[in-house]
Amino acid sequence: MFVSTYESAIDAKGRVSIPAPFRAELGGSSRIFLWQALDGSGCLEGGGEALMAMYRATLTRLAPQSDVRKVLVNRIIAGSADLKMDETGRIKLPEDLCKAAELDGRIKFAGNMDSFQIWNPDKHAAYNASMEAAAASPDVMAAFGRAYSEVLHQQGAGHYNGPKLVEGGEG
Amino acid sequence: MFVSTYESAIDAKGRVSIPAPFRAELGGSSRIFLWQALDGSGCLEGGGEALMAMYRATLTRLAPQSDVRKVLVNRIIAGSADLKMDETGRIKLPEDLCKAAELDGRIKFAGNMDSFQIWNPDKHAAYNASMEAAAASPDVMAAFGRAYSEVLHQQGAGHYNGPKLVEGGEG
DNA sequence: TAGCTGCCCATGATATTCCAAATTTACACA
DNA sequence: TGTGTAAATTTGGAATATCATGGGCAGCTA
Repeated sequence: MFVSTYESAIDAKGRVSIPAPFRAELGGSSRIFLWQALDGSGCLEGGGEALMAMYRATLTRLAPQSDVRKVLVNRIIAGSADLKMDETGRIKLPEDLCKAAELDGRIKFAGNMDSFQIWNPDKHAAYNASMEAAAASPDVMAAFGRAYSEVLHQQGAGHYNGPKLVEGGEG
Repeated sequence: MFVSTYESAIDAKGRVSIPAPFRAELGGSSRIFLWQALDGSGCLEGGGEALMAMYRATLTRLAPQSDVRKVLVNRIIAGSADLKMDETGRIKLPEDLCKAAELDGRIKFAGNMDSFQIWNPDKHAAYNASMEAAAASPDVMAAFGRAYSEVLHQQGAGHYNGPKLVEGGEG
């Protein structure tokens, strides 16, 4: 899982080091996909072959000529840059994506579970601030609580009686 | 999988370089099929022998004299150009397909998972813009989310607990 | 014979790989 | 707890390989 946030820099040749903990998540593959986040937040979103395979399976599930599928294929499949890390874990960011996300100089890598995000540091700070404010809403924690309960049930834990929440926890 | 978007040019002799990453998807074969996209978007759609084999199997499944089958055979099988790449990975675009898709000068190759598209750059830009606008719809992300969850479930991953999302990733 | 087509080689631009230095991080030991 | 050593990571730059593109030539066709 892509966790935490790291800062990195774009060098004179447009190269960027992927944070080592994120590289480890790519399972030995050196292939990275990058596209513009669909939510209009202005950041880039990225992942490795495993994520793209999941997306392919997901998109294939949608009706072939449906608007939803066409939109998502356009945004994610056609809109992706297909990049390869060099031996030291760097990729070259395409110009158009840099421009779209206003990347220049220093950037932030933010974990997003199955994928990660790449941010302009200023925009990331603003985004963080808005998230912090939104987290104060009771609705947020209420929704979280409901979902959490559902997961507990699903795992045969009708009532919580100990610290061991799932059988095979991840490393 | 055909991913990402690349720009190329039609030279004075009507030749077009297939982007190297797309050539790699053709599995060593130099045969390319091209036809007009069925959705009326005005682009061309193309693929290699593997895709055409899939289409053949699909069309064979349809009732022999059904209208559906006749339409699809006419559009895809009869409507396809059967082209061969030269040693440097170029094809010659047939005149009629160029005219139908308004191709002239520079063109765009857009990945479409199992196939790829060939666009007039202006039309592609307009298409992208409409897709970007459509992506803002909550319905789109909701549908994507549902399909993604289903895929996760199907893989016995009621909860996500590791970076390995699918068993046999594709090449 | 003129034009089209397929095949071949040349070239500039771009991307990738390789090497090495600098910096940071982790670890062992006092 | 502090310090020295080792490892890993991040950087910078140069050499190499790949790719897109242009043009030449021979053979086929009309």
